[in-house]
Amino acid sequence: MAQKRDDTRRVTIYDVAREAGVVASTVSRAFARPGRVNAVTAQRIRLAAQHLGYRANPLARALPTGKTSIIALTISDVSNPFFTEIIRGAQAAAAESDFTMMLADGQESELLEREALERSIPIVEGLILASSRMSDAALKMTAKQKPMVVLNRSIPEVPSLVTDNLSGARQVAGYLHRHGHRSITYVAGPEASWADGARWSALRTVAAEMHLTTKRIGPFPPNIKGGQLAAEKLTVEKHRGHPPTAVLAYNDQIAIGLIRTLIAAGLDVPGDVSVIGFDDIFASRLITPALTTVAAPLRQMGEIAVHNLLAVIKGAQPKAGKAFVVPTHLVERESAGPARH
Amino acid sequence: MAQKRDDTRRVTIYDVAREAGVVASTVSRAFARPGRVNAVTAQRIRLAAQHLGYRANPLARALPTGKTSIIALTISDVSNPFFTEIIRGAQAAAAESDFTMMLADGQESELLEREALERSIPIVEGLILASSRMSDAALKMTAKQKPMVVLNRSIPEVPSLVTDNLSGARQVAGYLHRHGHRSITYVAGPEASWADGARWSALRTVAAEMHLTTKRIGPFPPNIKGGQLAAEKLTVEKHRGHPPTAVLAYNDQIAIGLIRTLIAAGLDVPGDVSVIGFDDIFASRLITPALTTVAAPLRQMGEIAVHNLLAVIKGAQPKAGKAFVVPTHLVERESAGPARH
DNA sequence: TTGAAAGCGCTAACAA
DNA sequence: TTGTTAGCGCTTTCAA
Repeated sequence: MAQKRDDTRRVTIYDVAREAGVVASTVSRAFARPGRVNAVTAQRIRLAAQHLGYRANPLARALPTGKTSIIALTISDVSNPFFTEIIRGAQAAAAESDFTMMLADGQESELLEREALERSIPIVEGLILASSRMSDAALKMTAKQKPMVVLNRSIPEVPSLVTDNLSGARQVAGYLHRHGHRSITYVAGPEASWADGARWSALRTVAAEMHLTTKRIGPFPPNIKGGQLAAEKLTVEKHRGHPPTAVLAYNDQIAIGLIRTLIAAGLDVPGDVSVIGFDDIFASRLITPALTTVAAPLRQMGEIAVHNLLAVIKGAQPKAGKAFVVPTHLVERESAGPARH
Repeated sequence: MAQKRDDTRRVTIYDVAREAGVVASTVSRAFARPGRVNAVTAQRIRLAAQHLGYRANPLARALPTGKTSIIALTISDVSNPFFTEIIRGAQAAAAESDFTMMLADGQESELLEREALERSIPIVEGLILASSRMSDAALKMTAKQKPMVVLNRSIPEVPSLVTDNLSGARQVAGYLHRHGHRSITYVAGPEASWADGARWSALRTVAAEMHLTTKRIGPFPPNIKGGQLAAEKLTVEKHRGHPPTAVLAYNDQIAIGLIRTLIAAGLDVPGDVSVIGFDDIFASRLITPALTTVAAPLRQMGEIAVHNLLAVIKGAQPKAGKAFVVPTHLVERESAGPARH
């Protein structure tokens, strides 16, 4: 038999029923389907509940129905500021619909991400995976278990939300082209990142349109350290006679690490090399020179993801097929400018 | 009656029981108390479970026992990098004990924090509140509902974990004193922050010992913007003839905002004013001049918090009384130096 | 509109 | 060591 609950026993539906002079199922009904119970009885029940301080036990409710009112948001790395606005948007949207959001951190590891996911799957009603490091196949599998939407990833079979990398790249290339650059070096992020592939191929596409040449180095970890590594690689290449005049980094963190290391090595940014990032994280404004970068409405992405997810949880047909794309725009600050000649 | 589960019905304990030729309770026992079941039966059950792909339903388990294997970590602001290492330490420690961690963000709002808390309380076995903005009274109340430990806060009735602000302040004051400063201005953080009070009073205590004078301005929001505001206030004060030569900020974010604004206003850091922060967030290394700051083993704090919490969940007597204090040390970088005269 | 009753999947007394 | 049984708190069909 069940062991006793802690000191202060919870007040149950039965207590309310007794107090209101009805039977338990009526109380349940009064909350779930207010229309199907006499108005005055309903009122009596509500009063009794309030009087006793009744709070439904979500666990007990979840057992027969499967409805836990919890969704999970998995991100690839809590320390990446890229996610903070997404988290907030998602949390706000979830709370608005009386859903609790569990946040799980994958720490840039596919294994950890998968483990965190496994642990949360049985208790959530739906999943949002932001910048997942898992494979498409794995993602498709888990999408079969629970309603799910992915962010920064496009998978035909599951509702996807991505930023407009193509437009972002076009703006970058356009800007650089106008400023006299004729070649752009892309500093790649993690191979497991869908966005990395998307950004690189977007850059190549638009560069071709504008008759710019491209180069790619990487992959590098998507953090300051990665930028540092990239800068070292770049300075070596430079000595071999291939100094890039413009680089586009996978994300702002890499761009920041890059800039700092380049400057420490005696180069001028943007004088010697223009550096542009992706994401517009807060720190972009902080470094010197301030970072020119491609921004997206992250908070909204979080909100939209939750709205879409809740819709399918509530029975809507998941909108698979093409990903929903949110617009991007280039924030021009100081780290990019005219090409040296 | 319960409605049908999704397409693929879960495999239950009953399926395993049938397959293994035993009764359900035996299966349950085989997992919960392996010692209390015949070795070969246990083996047979394990095989059957594996064969059928049985996974216990945590919700169902939780209903009779109250054991959800979930703990909650509430932080005052996801965007504050101060928490990232705490989060990781906590998550790692939780996963190690097969617990899932729910992260809830309070967004620097007592209301939001409390709401997030309310939502998670019924489904978790324990709570960790990091830098809570709630009142001591409210905290004591919720501590009665579930096992709980607080971080960056000291409450006699609940297990508390704090950094050694006194030692940190002493190192700061000592450093500044050695470099010829005779007065320190403290730039305060949020009033709801316990650490703010602790840091300010620590500073006053040690300053008195060393015959330094102190001033305090604030409160300011604990972010870059707050630092900017503080700098504006400071520059005004300066014109009134009270230019501080040394300031200690509530946290690194304020310190960073401060430095940037001071420099933008034409002052030299540390030439005109030395600035020191608290926490040693990652960005401290990024700005110019690199920030001198008081560091603490944050990741460990997260781990210790979880260990302590799990201990009391498992029945240990909560160690109330004095807070457990983790050591701090001053990381000397470039933002502080000799006093101007 | 309400009540009776069965059941969600699991646990834990109690007997055997 | 194993089986029997009741029950965690809620939902939902079925009757009344």
